[in-house]
Amino acid sequence: MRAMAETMADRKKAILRAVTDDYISTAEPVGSRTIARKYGLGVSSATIRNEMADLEDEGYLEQPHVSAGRIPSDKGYRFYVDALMPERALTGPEEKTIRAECARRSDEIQSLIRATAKVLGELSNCASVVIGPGVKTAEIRHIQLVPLSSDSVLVLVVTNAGLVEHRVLAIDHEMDPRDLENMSRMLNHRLRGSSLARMRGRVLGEILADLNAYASFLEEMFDLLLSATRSSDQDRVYVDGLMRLLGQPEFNELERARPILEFLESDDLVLTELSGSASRGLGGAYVTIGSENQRQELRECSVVCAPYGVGGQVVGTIAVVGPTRIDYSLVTSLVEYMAESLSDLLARIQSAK
Amino acid sequence: MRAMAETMADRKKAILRAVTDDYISTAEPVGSRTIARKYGLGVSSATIRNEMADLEDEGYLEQPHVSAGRIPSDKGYRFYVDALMPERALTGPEEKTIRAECARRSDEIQSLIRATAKVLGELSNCASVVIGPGVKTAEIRHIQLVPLSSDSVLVLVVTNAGLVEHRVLAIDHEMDPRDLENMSRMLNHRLRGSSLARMRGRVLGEILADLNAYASFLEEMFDLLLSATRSSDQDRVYVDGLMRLLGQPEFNELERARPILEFLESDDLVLTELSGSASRGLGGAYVTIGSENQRQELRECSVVCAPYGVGGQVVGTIAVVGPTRIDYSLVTSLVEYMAESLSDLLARIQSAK
DNA sequence: TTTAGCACTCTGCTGCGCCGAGTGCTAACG
DNA sequence: CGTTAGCACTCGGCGCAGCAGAGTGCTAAA
Repeated sequence: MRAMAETMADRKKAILRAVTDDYISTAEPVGSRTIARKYGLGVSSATIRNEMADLEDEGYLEQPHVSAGRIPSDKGYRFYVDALMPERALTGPEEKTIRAECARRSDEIQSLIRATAKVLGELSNCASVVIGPGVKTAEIRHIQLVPLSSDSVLVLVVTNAGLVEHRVLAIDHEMDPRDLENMSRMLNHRLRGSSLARMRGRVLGEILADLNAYASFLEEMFDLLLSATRSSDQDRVYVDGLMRLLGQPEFNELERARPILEFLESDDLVLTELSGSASRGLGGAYVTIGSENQRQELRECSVVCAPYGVGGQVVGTIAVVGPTRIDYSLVTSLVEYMAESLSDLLARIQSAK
Repeated sequence: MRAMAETMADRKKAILRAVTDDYISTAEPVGSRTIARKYGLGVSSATIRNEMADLEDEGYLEQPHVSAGRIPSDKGYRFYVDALMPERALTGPEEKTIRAECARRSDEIQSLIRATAKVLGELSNCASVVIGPGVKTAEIRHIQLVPLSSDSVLVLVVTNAGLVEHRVLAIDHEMDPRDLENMSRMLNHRLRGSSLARMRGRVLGEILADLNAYASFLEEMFDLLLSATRSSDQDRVYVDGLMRLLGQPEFNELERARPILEFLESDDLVLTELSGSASRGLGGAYVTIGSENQRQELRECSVVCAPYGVGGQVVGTIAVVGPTRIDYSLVTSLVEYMAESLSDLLARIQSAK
């Protein structure tokens, strides 16, 4: 791909860039005359026609039908993203919107995530997805048992991403608050820096040995925590701006948009699809174009996603989903900026603890 | 309206019922011949034509155009709902789905709410909305301060609806865990049974007097709690099945569906619109038909909603939004049943504490 | 009061022809 | 040899006419 960036003639690149830019902003197939008129390349439309025919042969452009202009193919977009796309800095108002909206809500992580999804959707004019931090694999910063009443105890887990998870545990017989306090201290000592997922096994055995007076209570507690975290995974998904997709011309025919929207509405599918991106590491956005997507439903979409995290560790992902004609330049900057900003906010939340 | 139920001739009622039933299930304007054939009223289509003309004069039916069949007007639906609609018990599979899905998730209230919205949407084949319990006006069952680290304290509020709200409060100088324990006890004593909304004023003054060594800390804590609850209000809204609306024939033209979907996607609007229904008290569903809706966006929709709660107190609302052609009989039962079931689950959660 | 019959109306569909946009090809030009 | 002008060709979108079907309202008879 990169090699081609070197080998393709400059004029061809310019034409491919012009076609892509124009199509991104107008959603209309673009003809040779338009290119010659709007983008001063100093050559006539006939020349451009020839080049466009070449570009089509090479698979960068395609024609919806013979007497229409050209539109970029997935391969064309890929080349555009890798080699042609202009660097786009966010404008003042955009940055301001992000800052304002996120700062206002940063007191509580759920609100922050929700606000992030909303702002991202608004600014990109597409659907947005945010995967919030999970509790399963996150590093435990604090774990505590709080006596609620004579027959229930609140189990509290605070992770390094600032996520506070709680579960209420019914108990048979009243427990001394001091015992709970002791257990909390012990649990903290053993589990801080570890994760719930890694907890089973060695650590669990040690804890039970230390606190074997309360073994059955603890067993129950861990089961509750683990089962709860399993089921609450889809609660990590926040989707916003679905309707904006319907505003895009390519989705005017409902039947084209339907499968995509249904996919995005199903939290668990979205979660599994996007959680793969976590492995790619922090910093930078990843673009997946049309047919590059694994899932059938997304074959007519592009996805721009970026993981965010704390302490160099990925805890979640944000993403924008739009037609392949999406404004890659803008959306990439946007997603990168917001992932960074989210990481920053989490770091600040974390350091406050 | 009720009076009319008495005065309308039985045959006319039967015809109105037939037209409405048929239109609800087919979404096609229904003609006199159809009625005569499918619903054995023992009269010819001509007779039915006459009656239908009358019903149209009286405003219960309308004609999309002269050579089409009739469809119920909003007034017609209203009469149907008030006087004609068949009682519909939920089928075994339906009840089973509800139970299974809700029970599986009832360990944590957020999950429960989300699952409720999902199931409600699926079974009604419409969009569903669930307003979760809020923390502002709810009765406080437990309030506690948990020391997290040397410079932060976790404030925990458990309401009578089983909702657990938490906020992390940054502090200037370390506080003795025993002091926090004392404060927790005092706060519990003063606030249990009250609500955050009513907290300002008298109670607050007393507390500050009692604990005036920590006045500034407490002030800050209350501010945080109140501001947080204000901003987290829209986090109470769960919407599901938006896409199902697009499956309804009346919303095939995107432009008709758009404003509705956009309205439903905006959590705060939905919240204010539905929270009014809370005042109508527990038990039973409320139907709002087409033009009866205050909001312009919902003028082509019907909304079936029911509040749920604990201890006789309303804490939230569930609702189904669909075209005016919605299956009132099914949806009403569904909404009533689920509101009840939600109330039961909350009561169980509560009693466990 | 009900029914049969009939003329009438209106929508949705289909087929036709036209327009315009854009191409590919060819031939000429520098 | 690359570039350009000219031209024939293709094809989708649009408007229009005509047809079929569904359903009504009206009238007259039972």
